[in-house]
Amino acid sequence: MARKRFDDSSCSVARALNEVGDWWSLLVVLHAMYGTRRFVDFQQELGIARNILCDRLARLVDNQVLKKVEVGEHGSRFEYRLTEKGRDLFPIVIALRQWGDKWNPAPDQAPLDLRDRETGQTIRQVEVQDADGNPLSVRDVFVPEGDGGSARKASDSKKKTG
Amino acid sequence: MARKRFDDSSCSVARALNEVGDWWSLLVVLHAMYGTRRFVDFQQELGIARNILCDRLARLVDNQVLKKVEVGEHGSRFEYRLTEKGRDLFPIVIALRQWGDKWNPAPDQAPLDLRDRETGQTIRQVEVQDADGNPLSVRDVFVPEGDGGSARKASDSKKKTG
DNA sequence: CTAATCTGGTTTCTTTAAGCAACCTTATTC
DNA sequence: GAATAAGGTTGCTTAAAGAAACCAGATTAG
Repeated sequence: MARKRFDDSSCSVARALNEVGDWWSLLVVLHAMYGTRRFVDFQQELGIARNILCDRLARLVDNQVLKKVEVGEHGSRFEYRLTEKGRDLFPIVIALRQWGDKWNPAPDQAPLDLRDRETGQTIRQVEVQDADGNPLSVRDVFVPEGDGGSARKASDSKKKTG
Repeated sequence: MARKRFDDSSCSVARALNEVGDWWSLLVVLHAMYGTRRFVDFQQELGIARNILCDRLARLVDNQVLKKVEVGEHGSRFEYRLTEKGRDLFPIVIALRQWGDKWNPAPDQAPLDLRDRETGQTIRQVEVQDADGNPLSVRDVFVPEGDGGSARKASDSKKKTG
């Protein structure tokens, strides 16, 4: 596809997408969160081509989203485990799942019911919140002037070409 | 790239990624949240190829993430605006941004400081929360048995091949 | 000890999509 | 009525995704 590289982009979303923004990476991370750790298991569960899986796993390891550990049992067995950086993708994956469930529900499938292990209660919708925990929409936020980056004002100030 | 289609996937993350999981779509949505609405503005801000931008915009409109409105000024001018479904990607975009800022900070750029328009206070980290608003990690959640889909148990139960 | 098998890949080939640049159409401005 | 702008479309090139075959080290079966 002749992808554009975002490594040096001043936008942290672009940099994030550079690491996990392709079709497979987030699905690999998702399955890793579900407990998958082995090459063959990823391959079978995802139905991904082996060479692509190789590439994605290597890249995720490079980017320290996963770590590759030699599982001592015998010798040449490996496991891919989430790092803290990888586990930190949890809200993103869950937010994506909730969005998918809300806007593209599968007719035959109940939306994922993820529950708190302690209380057994269903988790909340992932949302952007103010300091007090109240939900914020895109209209409710702004970027203070002098913000050092690619962001202009949120939901405001279309860069008029003139 | 011969991408695999996920439309019919039983996984809602896969279905979500099918709509906004490519390199550009989420960046288009991000810029739309920043206020960009015009073809040329997207093109210049993103540095995306025009044909790809066309394709992405059309797809996002098809998927009802954006709507294309004829802006009456003169006649053949259009604006691409977020729908509710599109605005609903806000937590995902913000979570991605926070993740990028945390794990791949730009040396010369301060992390995005997004603030509540009312109070002026910085927003929270986007997180998965239990019913009471307490943060949950991937280890703190589970999927009740009988969940109707692709999910096995979160952070548990590696499908032993046997 | 050799053959079959499992795991974790690598290689080759084909298909498809991304990137680039040129072009095109409708309107507007000069 | 020429130049410019918006919003595309077309064609070509390049690079990545997919499929499938092959491969090497370790394990188990006989």
